[in-house]
Amino acid sequence: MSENKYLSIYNDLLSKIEKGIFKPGMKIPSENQLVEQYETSRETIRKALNLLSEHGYIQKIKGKGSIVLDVRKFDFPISGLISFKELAQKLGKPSRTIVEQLEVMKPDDMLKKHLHVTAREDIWKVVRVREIEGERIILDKDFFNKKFVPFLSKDICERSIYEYLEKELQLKISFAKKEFFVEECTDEDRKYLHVEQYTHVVVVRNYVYLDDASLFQYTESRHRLDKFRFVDFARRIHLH
Amino acid sequence: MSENKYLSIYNDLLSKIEKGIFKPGMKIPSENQLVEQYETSRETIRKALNLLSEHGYIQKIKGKGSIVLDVRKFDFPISGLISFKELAQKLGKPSRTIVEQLEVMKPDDMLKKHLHVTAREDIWKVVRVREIEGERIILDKDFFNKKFVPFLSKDICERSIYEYLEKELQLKISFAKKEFFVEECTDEDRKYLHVEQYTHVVVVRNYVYLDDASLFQYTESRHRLDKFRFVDFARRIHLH
DNA sequence: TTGACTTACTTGTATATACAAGTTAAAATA
DNA sequence: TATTTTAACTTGTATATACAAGTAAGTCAA
Repeated sequence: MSENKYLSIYNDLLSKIEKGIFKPGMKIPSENQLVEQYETSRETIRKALNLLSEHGYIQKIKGKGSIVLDVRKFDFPISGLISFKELAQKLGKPSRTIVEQLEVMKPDDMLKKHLHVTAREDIWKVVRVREIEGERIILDKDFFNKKFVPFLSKDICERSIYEYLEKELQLKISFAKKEFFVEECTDEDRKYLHVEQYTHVVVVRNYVYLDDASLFQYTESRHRLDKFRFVDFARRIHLH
Repeated sequence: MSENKYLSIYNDLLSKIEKGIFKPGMKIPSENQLVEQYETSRETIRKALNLLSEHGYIQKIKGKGSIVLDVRKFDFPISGLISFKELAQKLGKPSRTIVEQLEVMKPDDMLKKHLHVTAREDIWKVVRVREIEGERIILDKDFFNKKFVPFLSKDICERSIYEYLEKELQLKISFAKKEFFVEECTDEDRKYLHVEQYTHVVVVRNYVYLDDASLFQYTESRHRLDKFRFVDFARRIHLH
């Protein structure tokens, strides 16, 4: 599947963890054993194992080996740069995307600040509602620099913009900064979402960057309070 | 400072970024130039650069070089495993910790589930309020397995438990899983915090693990809605 | 039996080399 | 002049080797 050796080994080990062939608490084969299994060098194995460790799938213990963790077992959404479609597929709940707005606009002051664009540049504005199990839970307001995304359609926005961007436009989405905070409901929230009795929403500001570090997307994702959940995995950095 | 070559190079480059010697948008020296500067091998330089990249400080671009990002510039708290003392020092706001409870207890059902302990084991319960700029903003309820932390005092809890655990007890805190969600205020919240008019709090469940993957701490951190903020940096995983 | 030592394993770090592949600018060519 | 080619850079991947350091279990001696 992968052209990279270490990435395909990462994938293979990951699928063995997810399928339960390697169970939480269990030791996976030692680096030298994996070298023989995959017929490669130890450094290549170590690259794959370090990726698994970074992502919270295993813990490497010096002198002992690597054991499978269970922190990734039941928890979604876990930290990462992932599209709603990918998330919905993992969650397995019936969900639907409703495109409420799709237009090209000039940036206002808010957008000039968040998307780092000038007044003359064109911006795609996409407003979508995510319906989960029949309830309108999330309001996604996406803004794309038209320089990077010349064309968009309602159909693309309903299916998956990321799939289109990566597969059709060959954009290399690389990293994102996310800011989480809580804000009072706006009229727009009440218009598009089932906010129920709640007075606040959880807001996730998403700044998404391409391979060459250019900012191409700003997203404001507004979640109904009671349905919001986020999981983060973090490693402590020791500098001694 | 560090015994590790690649970690000390990571530190050195990081401090140059934080001091503004390397500014956002700027290229840092190429790997080969750094090899000469630090008199080391390219693989060692690459380990340092890959760490900086993971943590959101630089973007490596094939064929071009590494450029400094600004996503880490103004934002705290950013994702990571960091103590309140470390956080408060970075934020620079006047803050104070008030120890409200400190006792040894037997686990109830909630704790047996969250801390993976049996009914017979002893648990440290520490309830602390974090006062920021004079307001009681955060309620931290920490639970430590007494097996790992035989002794605690009010003084330690006021200063920094982590500093005590790492420096005195030599515990190797390794990784954590954090769950974020929103919950209705409890009587306890209203007792200890200035919740004002808010009906909900942001809850952060923290599961903290040692080097050998043993769960030693469970923390419930309850934040006043309007003061909560969290920043996450994520890289997209491409598997092709 | 107890404790110290040895041995064989584990992962961690540092180095060297080779080649692939993307970028850029100078040089050669039409 | 305009275009193509080349050369010199950049980072990415894969391999090999050496040694350090932590773990665990068996061996040997007191």
